[in-house]
Amino acid sequence: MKMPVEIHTSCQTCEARFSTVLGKAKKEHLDEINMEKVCNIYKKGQTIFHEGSHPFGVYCVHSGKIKLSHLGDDGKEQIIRLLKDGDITGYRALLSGDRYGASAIALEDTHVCFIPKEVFMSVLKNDAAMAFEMMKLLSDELHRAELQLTHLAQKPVRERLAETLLFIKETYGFEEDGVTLNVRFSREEIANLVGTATESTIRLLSEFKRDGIVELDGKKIKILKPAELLKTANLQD
Amino acid sequence: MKMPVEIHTSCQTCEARFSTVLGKAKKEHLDEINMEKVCNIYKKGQTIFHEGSHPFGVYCVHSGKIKLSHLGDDGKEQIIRLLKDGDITGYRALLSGDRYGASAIALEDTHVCFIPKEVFMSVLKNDAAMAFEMMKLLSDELHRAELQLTHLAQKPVRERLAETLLFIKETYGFEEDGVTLNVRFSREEIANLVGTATESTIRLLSEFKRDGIVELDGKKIKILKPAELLKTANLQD
DNA sequence: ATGATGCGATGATAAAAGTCATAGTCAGCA
DNA sequence: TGCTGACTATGACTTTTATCATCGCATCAT
Repeated sequence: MKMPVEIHTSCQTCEARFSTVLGKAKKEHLDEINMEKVCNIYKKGQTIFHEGSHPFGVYCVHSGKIKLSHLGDDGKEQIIRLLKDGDITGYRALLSGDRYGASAIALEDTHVCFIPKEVFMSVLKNDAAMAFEMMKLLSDELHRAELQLTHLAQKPVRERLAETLLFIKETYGFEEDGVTLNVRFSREEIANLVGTATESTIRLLSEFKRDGIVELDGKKIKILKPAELLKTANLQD
Repeated sequence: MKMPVEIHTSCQTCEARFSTVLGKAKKEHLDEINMEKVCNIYKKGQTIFHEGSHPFGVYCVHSGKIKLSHLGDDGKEQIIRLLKDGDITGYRALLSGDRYGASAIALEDTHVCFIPKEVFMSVLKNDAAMAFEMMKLLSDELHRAELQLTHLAQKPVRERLAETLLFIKETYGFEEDGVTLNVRFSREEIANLVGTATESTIRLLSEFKRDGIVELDGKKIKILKPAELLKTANLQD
């Protein structure tokens, strides 16, 4: 098994992009975290943590992209969250006192800092502002999940795919050209984000391409008509 | 518009069944909550709070049953949570600083205590144990939502209906006879819990009945073969 | 009683989505 | 150079699920 590369850059420069949660911590607590954390670089495709294993801390993304995915009962991947610079992950299982409910896998070479459980919990205990920020994060995630749940139950695949493309755009943004999604997903991964079969995703993407809404170039996806996509997604909220 | 009935029973007797979250509060904080809360009885069908409105506090269920439901973009109800004695609700929007993402509607005559925002937030701020319990609750809910999301994306309606029946059983339990679900849902509500069309739910329930798994008597549902139901739900986790 | 009304049930049909099979494309590599 | 394997694409077909229409059966207010 390939191991991540441990690196020794000082993370002081990281503070500028600290996650909302850690950003609320008092200076002293932040210093404590800085002292104790361990940073690593994971190559594309490497797993940061595995579904079903026990959490020993939380992970803060310094730079890179990560998918959180959960295996369905029949072994099919469902991607439940996407992480980007400044996001933290692993807190759900930690706070539930649970095992990980999903695996975290690097979508590209990703620099991640590990904060040991004891440090994180003690800071959380002594820093009400940070605790509130943590609750806000959890609440926001819960809200997102419940919205997605409704869409999954009620919307056709076509609308969900459009919504997913917009979601990817919101999360990772565009490249310098202002139209190409700044991430590479396989068609299967997009399908596992939408919650549909790979072939359906391919077919619908072809349709979007035919209608001039997107342009496809291998794994590069250009969004030519965001307004059309938004209309196709048929979102009210 | 019919208003809920305000009642003046002392809620000291309620402490025995206080929610996990409030149960963790220090004695003094609990007293403070007891002082400030306002209790009401909502008749079956009455709305405790409306999706889209602003939260002014949280609600604690003294006794009764509540559904939390969210309207999809095309106006179809999606039931996202079920509440029972001792549960609290309304915290998601409060902690996110959001409007309510769902409406809370009484499934039967329900006794609910309202805790004003300021009281709840101040207790939360000064009571780390309760804050942790709150985070645990949010994390558990998030986990549940993400599991459901995967099932919604990957499992056929038949399995989801079986799972939903088991979920109702877990939540509300049986009547004294040990087989009849202790709640009355319309077929449409079950469908909105499963995330499918009402007719599909009716058809599948008929099949379950034909196979001797359940017995139907109007809105009364008896689960005759829980093991069969579990097998039908095809759950791995 | 009576006629609404809502709900449950069921059949017929249509639409949506999944599955299976196959073929093309491309990058990496011996 | 040509092979290999992974990914994309597409057609044919099946299955699942939704939709539409109808009917029976309670309940309930008048």
